[in-house]
Amino acid sequence: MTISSTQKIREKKRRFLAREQLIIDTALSLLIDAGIERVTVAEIARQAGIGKGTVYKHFESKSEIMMRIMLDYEKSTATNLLAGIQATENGDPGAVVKAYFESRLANPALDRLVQQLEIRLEEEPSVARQMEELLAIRRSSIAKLSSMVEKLIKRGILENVPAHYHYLASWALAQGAVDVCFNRGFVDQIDDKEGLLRFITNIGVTMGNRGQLRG
Amino acid sequence: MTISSTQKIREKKRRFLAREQLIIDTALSLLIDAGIERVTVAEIARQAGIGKGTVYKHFESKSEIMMRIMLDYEKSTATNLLAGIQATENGDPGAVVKAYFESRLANPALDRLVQQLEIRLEEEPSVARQMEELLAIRRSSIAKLSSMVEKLIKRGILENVPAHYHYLASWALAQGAVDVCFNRGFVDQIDDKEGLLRFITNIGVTMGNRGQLRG
Amino acid sequence: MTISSTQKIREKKRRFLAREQLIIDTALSLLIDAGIERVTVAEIARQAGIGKGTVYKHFESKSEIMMRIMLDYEKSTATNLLAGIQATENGDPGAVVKAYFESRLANPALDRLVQQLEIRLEEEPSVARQMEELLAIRRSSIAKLSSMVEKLIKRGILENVPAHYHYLASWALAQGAVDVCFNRGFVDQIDDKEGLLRFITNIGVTMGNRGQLRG
Amino acid sequence: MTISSTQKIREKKRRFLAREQLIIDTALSLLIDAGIERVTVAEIARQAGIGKGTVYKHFESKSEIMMRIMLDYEKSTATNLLAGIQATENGDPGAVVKAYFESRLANPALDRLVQQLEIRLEEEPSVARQMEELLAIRRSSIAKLSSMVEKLIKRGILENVPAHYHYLASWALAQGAVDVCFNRGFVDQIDDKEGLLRFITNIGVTMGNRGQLRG
DNA sequence: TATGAATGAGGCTTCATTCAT
DNA sequence: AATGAATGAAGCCTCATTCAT
Repeated sequence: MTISSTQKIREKKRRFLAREQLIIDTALSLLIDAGIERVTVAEIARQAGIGKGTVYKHFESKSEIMMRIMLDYEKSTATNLLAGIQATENGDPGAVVKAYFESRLANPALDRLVQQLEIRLEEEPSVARQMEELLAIRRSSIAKLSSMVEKLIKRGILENVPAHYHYLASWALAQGAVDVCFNRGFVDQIDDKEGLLRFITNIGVTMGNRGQLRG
Repeated sequence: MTISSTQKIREKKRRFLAREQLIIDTALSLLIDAGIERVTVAEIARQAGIGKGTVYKHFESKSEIMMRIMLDYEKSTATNLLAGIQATENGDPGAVVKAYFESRLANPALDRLVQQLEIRLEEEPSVARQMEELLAIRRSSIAKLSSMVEKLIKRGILENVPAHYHYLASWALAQGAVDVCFNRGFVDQIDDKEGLLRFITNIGVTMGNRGQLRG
Repeated sequence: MTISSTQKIREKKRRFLAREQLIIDTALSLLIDAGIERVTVAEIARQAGIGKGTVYKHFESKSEIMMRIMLDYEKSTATNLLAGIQATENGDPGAVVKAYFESRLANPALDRLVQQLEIRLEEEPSVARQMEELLAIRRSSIAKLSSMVEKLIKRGILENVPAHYHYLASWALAQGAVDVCFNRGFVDQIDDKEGLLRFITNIGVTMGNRGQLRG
Repeated sequence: MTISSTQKIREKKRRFLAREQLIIDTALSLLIDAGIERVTVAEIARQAGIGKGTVYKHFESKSEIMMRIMLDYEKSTATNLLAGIQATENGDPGAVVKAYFESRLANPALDRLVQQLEIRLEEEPSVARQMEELLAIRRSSIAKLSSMVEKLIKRGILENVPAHYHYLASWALAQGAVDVCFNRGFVDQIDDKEGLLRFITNIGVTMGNRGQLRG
């Protein structure tokens, strides 16, 4: 019976984790659809078809759920970035930026939500530890980016300015591109979002390249 | 006696308006420092040194205070943009973008706050009318930008893509530049914010110019 | 100049009293139209075209304004009742009841308002004194009614039951008749209010007469 | 285990409903004792020994609690009325009126409270639906009364006037009778309330009967 | 273990009344 | 004398979190 007991425990764990993911997915969906202010724990539980108390078996607080969404997203972005860095080092100088933009613009609603969550949770003491973890991931990506950018500068591909100028400019443009997708006053005149985002991505790829700036 | 009476009334009005400004300034300061969620009407009143009820003599609701901040900012941005358009039409093609970036990056904390407020008030029915007013201002600016961009395209200065590609890209970059200033994980490594913002502004000025994009 | 000074003072008093009446009339009109809960002192002042502070020069409190309306109404009702008693003693046994009903049903909206005000102010300590005055008027009327009813009983016109049975029954019917005029669920089916009120008034005149009750 | 689980759920439901009733009863008691204006949700909760938030698990708003009291009362009155109509159709012409009066005068304080609540909630949009339900009950009762009254008119028992004259007169007298019980200035002189109410009820039974009115 | 009823701190807003001008 | 800006107590309601079952 040891085997079956082990199996039971595994099954239990599996179901526990599945439930956790269900909570996250439900929360994510609600947060995107209704906006951060309008989502309550009660509603998450209701939509997920579980009890409110159960939510608190998985997460210490509402903030932790949101933090988890951020963390998952940051990890995924970091992974995509890493792949881009790899591609760049394999010869295509624009690959990182492209990968980065595509990663962030693949699901602008999610990206924007995470932007908002970050502001919301910035000062939340209850998730300070996880926020630190998130920042560690970001710092690690940044370190890799930095060294990559420095190589490109040495190879004469990028302008010779501090490395962070380059990747922060990219970050900024991507961040803003996401916002463009949702700004009232813009959305109604954008009939060709794909084209716009391609245009912006191209700018991202080109900007900071040697010979581009006249300032 | 008529004179003194008139003077008294004027003095009263002046003080009333001064108090209104005091409320706005106090609210603004708190919103920037503490974050939208953490600011209450009670706290605004306390910081302004007035009673809670007094706030409601000047504004119908908390949302209206925030809306007012947005509106003031939008108007100021529109004015700066207009001046930039004028300068561009007087011969300097990069003037608009430069003016726009300088306007938005002059007080990034305020710009970022307004970004957040817009998201927060987007669906608030109680300020729908003022939001419409704000969008009208924005639309008017956009119309002027559009015609200006089209001229620059005709003159061969800008890439021949839909006009809104150009100004939305600028908007996006400015938006993102503001965020860069506050993103935890970035701020600590930016020792030379001025340089960075100049770099980004230059990108803004250059991007979309003919011969810049390789896509 | 003594004369002119006296005249001035009189003129002032006259205007002061006129203003007081204006406040009462405005309040009355608002109370009837909007309902007791929805009338504020600010609105009374605004409608009357005077300052809020001025209202408080005439009345100690909002309750006092309402009390004054009640008192005025009670006095008017008492006067009408007295005339009716007189008429009854002059030979028409039904005159009191008729006068009473006509008095109360002449302006049902006002009567109903006063009913509501009485409930509202019943326990209000700030107008306890005036309430006492009102009750004194009522008691005085009751005393006269009592003696009149007793005469009618002796003359064999009314049933020989305690005098207050008679006049309280009348009071009740009048009170209810007023309510009928406003009850949702009734009003829409009353196309002939005059006829209904005449019918009820007739009941009032007849009820308690000898030979009417079978119980 | 299924049984005990089912039992547990039932027990829970029972207690939930019991608490709901507790809230209603507490509210009712406070409303009668202190008057509508002086009852707050906080006080209801305190008196019921529960938290403020709990009240809102059972009712959407304070108005809904009051509406519920009204609805319960209207239903009970309608039931009593129906029984009276039945009795009248079984041969006793005065049975309806008697049943109706007894129903309303059984607990005058409650009846009066409901009168007040109706005025208060008349224009409250948040309970408009329930108010409609209440009026539907009332209309249904009225329809039955109408047809009954018409029969009695045909049988020559009641005066040949529009049917609603009869039942509205009854309603009015009952309404007023309730008010008599509480009117300051009357209550102190009523030592024999039972007798008075019997007297008034008799009037109700007799009034409108053929040969009673002289106009 | 899962549940959801219960909680109460805390937010927004109203309005009678005061008082400096 | 008249004004209306200022006040703050008091009310309603929300919702993250707890805990008994």
